[in-house]
Amino acid sequence: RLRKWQERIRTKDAGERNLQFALSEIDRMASALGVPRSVREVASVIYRRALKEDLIRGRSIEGVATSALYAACRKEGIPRSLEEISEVSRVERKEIGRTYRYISQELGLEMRPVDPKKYVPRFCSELELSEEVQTKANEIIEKTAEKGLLSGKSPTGYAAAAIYAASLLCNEKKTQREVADVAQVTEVTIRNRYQEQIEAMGIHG
Amino acid sequence: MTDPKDTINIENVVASTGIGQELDLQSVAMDLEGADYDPEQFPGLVYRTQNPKSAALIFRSGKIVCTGAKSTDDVHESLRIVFDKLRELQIQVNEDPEIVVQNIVTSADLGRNLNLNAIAIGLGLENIEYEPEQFPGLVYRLDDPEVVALLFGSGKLVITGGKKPVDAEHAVDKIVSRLEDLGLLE
DNA sequence: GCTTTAAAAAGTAAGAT
DNA sequence: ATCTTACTTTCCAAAGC
Repeated sequence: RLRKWQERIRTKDAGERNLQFALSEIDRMASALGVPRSVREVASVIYRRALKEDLIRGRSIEGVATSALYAACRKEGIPRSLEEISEVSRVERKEIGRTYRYISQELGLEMRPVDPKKYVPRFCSELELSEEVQTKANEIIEKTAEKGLLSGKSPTGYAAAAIYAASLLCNEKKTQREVADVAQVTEVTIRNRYQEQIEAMGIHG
Repeated sequence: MTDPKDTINIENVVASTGIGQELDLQSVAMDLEGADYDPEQFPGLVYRTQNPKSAALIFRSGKIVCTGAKSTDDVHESLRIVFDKLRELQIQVNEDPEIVVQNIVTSADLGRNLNLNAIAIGLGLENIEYEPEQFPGLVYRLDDPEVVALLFGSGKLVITGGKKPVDAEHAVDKIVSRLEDLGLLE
């Protein structure tokens, strides 16, 4: 009886330590990403819910913590790509994506697809592009998405192409390489999305 | 307007069966030309048929999995070839072992581009999985025929998980009517 | 959970030319 | 810049770790 009691305390302590570890990891990654405190709070809530629903069984604490943070960024409207998230996590991109889809489904997070426009301010700021370019890029995304061009396309590549096109239109040209680097997509992807977008916008080639 | 059902094409059929006899895969691997057997990597021996094209996974227990066939008839034909090959090696094979189709993968075309964002909302975010950063297709699980459909922006789709060819037809009908009800087709 | 097999869809990526 | 190859997702059975 005494042994059982000690065991309970031991597992409770272990669980407590695991939770502390997960929360400190979320904090560490959130700091590295430079996201606001609200995102960390949402991520902790998601992690605690996953813990309560016993979704961590068979998965790493680090993987669930990273996925919770990825989901929280999206929920708060300041998404980070899986590529960006994986750079501050020790879990590989593929695993983060899988775990995210699992907890998202199980917790019924009902996540909406990422709007490429959400990436525009941050990417443009890193590229030191003006407000005018941002507005133009948003306009391109808005109009081409309405025509159905967004279906199945990666939000980062889509935003990158629109920013590249907008930088040309506003005479603040950035090279495909520069835009590709901040968005972490290839130049080929920017080229492909760019061609479709300017065609749909009826702009010159 | 072509009926999307007429665009259905079976791309792959997976079936399982058994010869009712234990096998020494090491010796089968030696005698069967073209057999790939690496027990360290996978417990099954891989044997490929050419006409019809398929890959058979043969296990020590005598159970066999056949995959890659383009029709249920092809699965039977492929396995008939496998059975005969084993008989040539003096291995006893039951008269005509029961062949169970486990999965059928089908492709189809709705003939119209799809707005996956709108479909994700329309079908209900809780019922679908759409993560274009990870994969371009929208994943839609159906209850009625118990299958999984992958919908693409082009209007093409993949239906998998079905056990009978008609499952895909029913799935396409359901998807078409759901999208029509939502006003997301045409 | 993983390992292997096959197949389609479309997007993205890497390496070679 | 374009081509080829390859990887992402869905499904399923098999035996064993």
